[in-house]
Amino acid sequence: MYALADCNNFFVSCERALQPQLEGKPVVVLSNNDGCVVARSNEAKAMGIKMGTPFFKVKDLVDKGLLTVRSSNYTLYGDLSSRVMSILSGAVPRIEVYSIDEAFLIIEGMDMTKIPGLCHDLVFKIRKWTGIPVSIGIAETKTLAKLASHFAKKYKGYHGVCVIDTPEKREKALSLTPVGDIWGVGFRMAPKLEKCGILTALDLVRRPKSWIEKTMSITGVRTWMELQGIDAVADQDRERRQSICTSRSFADMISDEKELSLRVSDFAAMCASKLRREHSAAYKISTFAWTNSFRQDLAQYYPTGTIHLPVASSNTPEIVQAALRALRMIYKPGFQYKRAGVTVSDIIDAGDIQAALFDFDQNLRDKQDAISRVMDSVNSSGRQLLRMATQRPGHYADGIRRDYCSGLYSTSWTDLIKVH
DNA sequence: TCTGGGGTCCTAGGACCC
DNA sequence: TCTGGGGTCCTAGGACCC
Repeated sequence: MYALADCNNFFVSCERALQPQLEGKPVVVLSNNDGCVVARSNEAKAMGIKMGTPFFKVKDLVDKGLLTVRSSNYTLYGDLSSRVMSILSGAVPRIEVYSIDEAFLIIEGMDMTKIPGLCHDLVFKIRKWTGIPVSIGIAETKTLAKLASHFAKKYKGYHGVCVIDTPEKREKALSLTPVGDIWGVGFRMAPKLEKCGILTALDLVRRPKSWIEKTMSITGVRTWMELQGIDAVADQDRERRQSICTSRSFADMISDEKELSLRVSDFAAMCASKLRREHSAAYKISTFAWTNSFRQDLAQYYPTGTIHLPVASSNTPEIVQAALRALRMIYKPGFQYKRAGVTVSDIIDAGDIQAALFDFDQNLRDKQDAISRVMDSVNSSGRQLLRMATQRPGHYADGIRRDYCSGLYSTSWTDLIKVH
């Protein structure tokens, strides 16, 4: 059995945790640059505001006082997330953090009769200690636990905890779940299935395996098995991530290679610093620069350039240099770039770095590693006091619009500097 | 005017090998 | 003009998740 703990409307709940006057009101939280809606309170959902709606489409509701809006404050959300996760960790042998607001509780070996009670306690405790409302779904597989958590959220009578533990309950739950709401069935597959007469999860389960495999491939078969109570989704919890990406959309479009280089240097430096924080190193450095896909009147171009390092690295000078080389490979003048980023992959543990046979730069690399360590200690306050000359002056987050940011209640003075 | 950011996995097809 | 068969590995792109 698995239990999935899922925070309700997480970003909105974080804002409310420290601004209780927002309780019961329609609230939305916006993405970076105040671009679009990424979290909605139940009241905002009831008003028909959809996930991903561009902010300008709901701005008049804000101006009329019908909707409250907040810029996203990831430092706050990360902080509250780790508090929630630590409470969950304390209650069961192991948890698998799935996202900033969700974790699977691995409860095998525990007394099953005590699990629902334990989960009710957790819901109460997390609400009381952090202010965050949580729903928990319990079932035989991860996909069914997801389903159960939806019910826990949707129906007040469950008081935040829903258990699917008999074939009858499972069939009932499947019959009440639209096929598009299944974990693993996305916005492309759902209409395809509906056209074949598959409207609910129960319809899907009743199709033969061969049909599922032909139509939805191996991932579909896994979902199909999971819905029947057979474990098929692999543990996603691994030692280290396989890739790390830092990217941003720009407030304005950028054509100039110099200006683009400044941003790409920032992204690369962030990736290098994330790698070091996780004691990792990467072989592959990719830079991408995209034009604005919403502007069909402009020429479009979505290139990625990749550099392979002979020796895995996590040092800022080397990774910035590689990212800039990758940018030079792909950059073409005459395009208006709206978004760019750097991805590092082929990641290994920093302790497992192997020298390359024809590598004559080891001395240089040692020096760059030393420089990076100095950068980390000087920059640990959160301010980018030491940076490469190819990076932008000022703070990394400069130029990101956050017109509706709430106070920095839970975080230190250094975060204040970061934002202001 | 204004449309996020960070991940995972799978598959098809190309490059390359003998 | 005619042009095998069987592998592996890598990459780009698509689908999915939050």
